[in-house]
Amino acid sequence: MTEPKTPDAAPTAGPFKKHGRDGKSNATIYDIARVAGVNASTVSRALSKPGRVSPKTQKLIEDAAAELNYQVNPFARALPTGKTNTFGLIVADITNPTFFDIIRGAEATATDRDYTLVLAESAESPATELTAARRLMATVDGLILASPRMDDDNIRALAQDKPVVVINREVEGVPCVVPDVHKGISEAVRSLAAHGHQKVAYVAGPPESWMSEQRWDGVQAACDWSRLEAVRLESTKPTVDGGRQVARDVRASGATAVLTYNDLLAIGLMQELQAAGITVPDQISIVGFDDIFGADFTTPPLTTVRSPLGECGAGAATRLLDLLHGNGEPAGTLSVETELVLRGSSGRILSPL
Amino acid sequence: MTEPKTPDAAPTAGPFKKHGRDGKSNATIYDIARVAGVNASTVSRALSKPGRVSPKTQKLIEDAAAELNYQVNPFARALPTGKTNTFGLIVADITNPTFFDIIRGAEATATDRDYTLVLAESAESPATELTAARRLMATVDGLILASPRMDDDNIRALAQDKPVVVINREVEGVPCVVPDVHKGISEAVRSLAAHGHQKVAYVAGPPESWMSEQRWDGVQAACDWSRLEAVRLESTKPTVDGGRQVARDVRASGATAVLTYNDLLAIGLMQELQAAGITVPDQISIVGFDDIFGADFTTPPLTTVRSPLGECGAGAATRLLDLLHGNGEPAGTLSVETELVLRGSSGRILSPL
DNA sequence: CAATTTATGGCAACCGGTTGACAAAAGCAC
DNA sequence: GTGCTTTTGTCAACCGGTTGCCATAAATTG
Repeated sequence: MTEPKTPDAAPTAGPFKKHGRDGKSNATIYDIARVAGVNASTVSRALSKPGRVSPKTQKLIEDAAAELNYQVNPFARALPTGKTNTFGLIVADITNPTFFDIIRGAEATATDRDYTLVLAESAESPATELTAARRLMATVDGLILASPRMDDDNIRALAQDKPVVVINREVEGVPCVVPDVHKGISEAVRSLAAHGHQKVAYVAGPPESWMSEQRWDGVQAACDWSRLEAVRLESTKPTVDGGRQVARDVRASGATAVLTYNDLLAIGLMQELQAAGITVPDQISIVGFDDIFGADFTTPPLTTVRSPLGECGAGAATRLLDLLHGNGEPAGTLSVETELVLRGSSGRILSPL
Repeated sequence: MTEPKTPDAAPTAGPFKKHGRDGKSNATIYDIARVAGVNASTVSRALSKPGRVSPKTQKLIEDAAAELNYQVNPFARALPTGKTNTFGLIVADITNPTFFDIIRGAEATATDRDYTLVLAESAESPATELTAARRLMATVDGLILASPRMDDDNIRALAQDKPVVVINREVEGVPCVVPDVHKGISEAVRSLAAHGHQKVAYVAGPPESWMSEQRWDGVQAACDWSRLEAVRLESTKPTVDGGRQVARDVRASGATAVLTYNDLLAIGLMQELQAAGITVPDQISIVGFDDIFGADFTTPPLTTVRSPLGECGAGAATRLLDLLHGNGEPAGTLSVETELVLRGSSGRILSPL
């Protein structure tokens, strides 16, 4: 007999039963093939290539699959194809509310199109970001970089490997999704001009931030157009704390209205000014950027130039998926509109400083 | 000549060069084996099982790997082992700031221990949550459920398949990480009592929320102890908007202090009361839960019972990873401490309603 | 009805690792 | 040098799908 000599042939299950792996271990296409009386490759075809098998075998197989409660093993599928139905999103800081809506937009689009989102954070470090990107690259079909901190060449290098879409920055040769600051800033500055302001300060963000420069350019252009004076102030970091710290420069600048690189700076600035007894907007107007979560919690609620961040996330995901499916431009920038959200922190000067 | 007759014999690359697949396609253990002059399985062992091969072959292989810039193919590894070095995190609502710190805590722990975090959202729907969980289960080694909405049995069923850790809820037989509300609530209620309040309202969260009941229980117990009267009010949804809507019930209740299920409700409630001309905290005290991002943006800044959410996320991830590596209790609850964060929205009643 | 095209299913190789079984080599005592 | 144990590397089977190629059955055509 060819019976192999296995002494205690019994299923040597350990004393503790671990997870899974028991009887109800997942069904494979081979199980389906057996039940349906066809070859495994036919099952594979029935389940992926529509129309490749006859309707009646199709049904046979589908029934068997349903009965066995079959679901594909993503790894087995990924191994030969290289496709994982997954894409990565890297953000600089998960706790920065700017990214919340981006994440949500991307996540919604992913789920909607049957992809899974993998999230990573760079902790604001270019090196960490690159490491995370490389790591993710191995397991995803494509990558979205939101406000990346690494330099253009690294981004292009990644993009050569797999599709990459960048949010909040323009990189030559790589598809990007960027809010067009022009409209929102124009509205903001015109509103300030209409309320009689004559000197406007811009509090800049981090020097590496491409977007900060965009905004400064926009502010200058809009002030020019409205014949206002624009001055630029620097911040130490783009957070609430950074906003507090820049308050004295703001007061010293003589400006009656301030636009800040982002809402966090605006909120910190407002807190510090109010703590010093200054009334917003009666003595100074403050306008932020992004319209993040919580921008309307303040008193007065913050006037801000909204970037449609959810749209950015969704747009980037859509572009990425189009790219993955062979549609869509290989590069070029998708522009989304910004708009002024007029709340209570800006208005007419009633009692000058 | 055997030269095939290809008119424009050039490497028929399209006008655009596609991603990857070029020369630098990834090295495999077989390439390493060839370079190092050993068998592929030896390479595999050298790279995973430490000590299984001799130091000198080890070095040979490592050098070859470094030279070829090798990195494992996660799918090829996952196929036979079933291990992916990945775990999933499902949250009810990505835009709810309560989850931000949880996500961050879990992400940090994951990265730290060389795992990748996969994020999914349930949009507050038990059905979506279950679908997402099932989907993730196929590709991850374990799962963290933050404030799950599905019922206990479903959670236990999932936990039978792979390790699952639950945050913000206690499920019998499944490891959980839960903030212990007792200390924080006691502090809050004692503070209110000390300021002369006698009737306290609790604005509850969603009926499915286990945590909302915990908090209500805690409030009742603490009020009992301090001999205050406690009344319960219901909210429509646990958001800023829900907080606005419950304002009239709060006024009608006759309570001079309110604790809300979460900070969002507290913020909405405060906004609505202030809009009605009521002064906080002079006419009514408000205390939230969680200490989310933005809780201190309000005027007055919100007093709240802080849950260490980052710690919850990190703790859950740690437990999960321990479980995956065979350490740690299979079940039981890990409790983390809550504390009162006293800010401006609570205090003594100066001008009763 | 034979000839030919087309639709359909099967075979087997492959993706890139892991792992149990085993044999060759090395170490060691006597 | 012989016999025995321990290291170390190789062989080959496997994980669960995908896919090119081929044979056969069915459909179409003359």
